[in-house]
Amino acid sequence: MPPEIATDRRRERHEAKRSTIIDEAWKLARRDGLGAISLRDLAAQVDLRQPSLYAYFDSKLALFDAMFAQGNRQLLAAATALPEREDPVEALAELVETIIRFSTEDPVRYQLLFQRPVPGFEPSPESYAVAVAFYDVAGARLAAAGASEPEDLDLFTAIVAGLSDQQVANDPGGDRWVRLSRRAVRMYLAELERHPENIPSPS
Amino acid sequence: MPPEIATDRRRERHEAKRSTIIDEAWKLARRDGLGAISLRDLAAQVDLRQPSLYAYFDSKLALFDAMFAQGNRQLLAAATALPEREDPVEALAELVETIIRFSTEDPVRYQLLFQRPVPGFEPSPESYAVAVAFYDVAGARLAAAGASEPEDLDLFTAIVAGLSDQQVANDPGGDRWVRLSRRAVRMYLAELERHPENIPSPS
DNA sequence: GTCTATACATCGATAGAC
DNA sequence: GTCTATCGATGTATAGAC
Repeated sequence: MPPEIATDRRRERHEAKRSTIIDEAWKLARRDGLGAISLRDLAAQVDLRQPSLYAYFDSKLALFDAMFAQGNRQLLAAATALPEREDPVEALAELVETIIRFSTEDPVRYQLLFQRPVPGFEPSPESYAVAVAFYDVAGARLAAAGASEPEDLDLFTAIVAGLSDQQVANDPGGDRWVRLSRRAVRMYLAELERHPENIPSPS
Repeated sequence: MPPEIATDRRRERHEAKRSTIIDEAWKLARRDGLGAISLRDLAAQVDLRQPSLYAYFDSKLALFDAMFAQGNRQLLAAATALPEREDPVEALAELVETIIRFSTEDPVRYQLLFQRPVPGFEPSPESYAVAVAFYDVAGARLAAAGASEPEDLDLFTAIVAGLSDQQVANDPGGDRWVRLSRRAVRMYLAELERHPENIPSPS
């Protein structure tokens, strides 16, 4: 048996365990809050002693970074999974609804991705790149709907952030602000039409 | 000297010291973050030993509650200090700008008032009443501008929250989203006009 | 009201044996 | 890779003297 196979198997097991650690960390975060995760509790959940976690993560912040990257990959996946739409308005509305649902279906994940509530945590360049990839996808749909000025984009991000924020903070598990996403998109697009320089010509 | 005067003086000194403790707590929070306030540090800032703080606050959460109430009083004061406006649109735009400026001029205060980042902290009924008083003032200006349906109010709070949130999170100290407040209000009011049931008749 | 002293808990991280 | 043991720090809160 060539040694690299055993090595591969070992690495595979390592990655698998690392993955379950991250999963359990999310569970703890949902139960107690992000800041309340303790490495002792986490180790107990995966049948390890607390110091053994350092075989998988260099520090607690490295664990948060892995969670941050995973969350952003999920968001990117949700955005790229959206069907192509002829109508850019419909496409945009769909995107907004997706983002708000993504935010509300896991408020703790929303917190980690968008509110940076962990003191001292800064995403690594690798993790940040995933977040950037998502913004590219969103930016493309926005541009197709006629938003191109930086101010247009800023206004859009504010609307989406506001809907998500209110939904998560004031009606968790409900849809009080989710229901407003289409109306908000219509409102936004109507505003863009008042600055018509960049409206794409109809196909 | 009647005893009640000495008692009054003592209570006065007590309240004064309590007030400076709260001020120093804000300074620490701005320096290290809300969650990072330690009673040891705080006591040192006001020339006390840590246990002596318990002569002024029953617990750390009681301190946060006092800060929460103070912040809401400031917000209420800022809102009620606004001049009366004939034009409800202008009045609303002014209110929005005030709220966003209030949020951005002290991100930590914004965090405590609107994002509840302190685990276990729930405002006392007294503190919460101050927050409600502010919402009443804001609601009056909103109604004057034609928003009366619950969905109208929800959409408005989302817009204001989004602008504040983005400003605080992505351009602290700047005005990238503050500058959008008038445009956002125009956008919002234009949307209201598409549901014209509740537009107030012009005087 | 303020102090010293301390209880008591929890935390992240490291050392070193196996 | 996992363990035991422990370090060093920090945190809130209380007891009791003055």
